[in-house]
Amino acid sequence: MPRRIAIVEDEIAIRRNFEDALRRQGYQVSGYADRQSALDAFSRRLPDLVIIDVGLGDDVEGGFELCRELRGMSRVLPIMFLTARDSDPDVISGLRLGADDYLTKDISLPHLMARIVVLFRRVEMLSGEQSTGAWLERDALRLSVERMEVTWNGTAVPLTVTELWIVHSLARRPGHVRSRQQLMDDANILVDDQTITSHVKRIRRKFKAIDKSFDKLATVYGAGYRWNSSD
Amino acid sequence: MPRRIAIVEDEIAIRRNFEDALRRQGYQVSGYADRQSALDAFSRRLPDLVIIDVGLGDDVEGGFELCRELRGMSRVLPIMFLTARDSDPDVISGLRLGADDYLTKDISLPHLMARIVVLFRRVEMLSGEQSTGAWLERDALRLSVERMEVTWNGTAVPLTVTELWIVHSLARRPGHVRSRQQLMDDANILVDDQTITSHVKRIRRKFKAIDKSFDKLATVYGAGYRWNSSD
DNA sequence: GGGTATTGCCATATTTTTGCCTCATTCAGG
DNA sequence: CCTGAATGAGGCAAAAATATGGCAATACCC
Repeated sequence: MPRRIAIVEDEIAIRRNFEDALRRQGYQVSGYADRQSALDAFSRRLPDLVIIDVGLGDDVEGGFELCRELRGMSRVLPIMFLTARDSDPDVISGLRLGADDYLTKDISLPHLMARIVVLFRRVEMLSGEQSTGAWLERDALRLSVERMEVTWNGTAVPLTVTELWIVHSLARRPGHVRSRQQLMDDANILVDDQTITSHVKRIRRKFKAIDKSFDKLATVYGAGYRWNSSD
Repeated sequence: MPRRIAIVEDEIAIRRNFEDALRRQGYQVSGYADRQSALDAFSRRLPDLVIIDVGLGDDVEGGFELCRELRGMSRVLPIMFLTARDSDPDVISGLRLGADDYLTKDISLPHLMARIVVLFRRVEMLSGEQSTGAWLERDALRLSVERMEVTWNGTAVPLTVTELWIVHSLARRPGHVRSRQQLMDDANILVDDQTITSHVKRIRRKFKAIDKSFDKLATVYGAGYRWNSSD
């Protein structure tokens, strides 16, 4: 899913400028001209990053106020400030208030991108929200790579790492056939085709030990394996 | 425990300048004049933040090389670059390489402090230690990083710093598997995988000395360790 | 400076997992 | 319904990962 960036800036020219630049980089951008409309939008769903003009609205410190409010909504939401000059003394107050970085309005696109990438990178790494973080659920199957845990109808299936990757590879694409080669790639191993057959054998045995009638992991003669799923 | 900051800069005047400034702010600072001595020092224990001069040594890009090496050691270690001018085009390459921020050599102390505080704040927040002062409670475990105290069913467990960080890293995310590498990052050490195994061994021994049936710290074969918790 | 605690890692024992061999079955197509 | 190819079952030894006991090197503390 693309990262969603919100920019709150009342000078329409500048805002458009940033919006366009960021969109061209593949981000999903939404702009707001004032504090209130931004808050309204955020109350429903927070973006992944907010860029705020310090001197928002009439108030010289309108941006700070918004920053404070956003910090109240989320302590981890990345916030960047936009200031006229780098040396702006407000910058420090902004950072202390909870912002993560500040940009000057004339920042070059490469610089802007670099800073955004850095911020996202850190958020990702530290929050550990790898793409594998969520639970994969199919029928009675529930699988989490992060927790290295698989359950069938609620009872745990004691799969090994390799087995888990194979199940994951199959179950994430219900109905699609995965060749033995593809399964090797997903499990990050390089072995004989026959070995994959062995792994599947063990996987089935483990599932059947729990559910005698387990039949989700189907063989597609001459092609590979497939996860049969109704949902 | 005070944050430990390392600064790698060959111009002694500038280095002293930063060292003094940071020390006055209560940080534990250590300076290095060249890449090698910094690496030697870091090989055992990583600081909490590294500030690197881009133009380190004769090589114009000496700092980048060091950054790359450090990133290899730890993917989360905060790194800041020091450049002559803000507009330095190298800045971007630096950020892409894994740095988190860059400073100009003539940065004012308040600005410097603000940036450092911001970086530390984010690391702290995202790494979940809402405030290391808080007590982490899971099952019969009660742990405080700040107070360096751990109890199991009320009786104190005499863990060492490293051991405590490992337990903290695991217990914070019950059910989630942490790889040995991740544990190293959390404990801020750079060692052999085997050494993590050793630490776990000692941790278990200490817990079992108190509770013969202790089994919360489970090993996940091929993946790492996990804190099994009911709550 | 001497004693103690901590830490990293080695060698060795254990435990788990994995790869693949053999033989029985099944399958697609004549 | 026969046949070569593909797949399943059982089994096993090799490989990989982990547990343990030790020990030397540091770091730490009076």
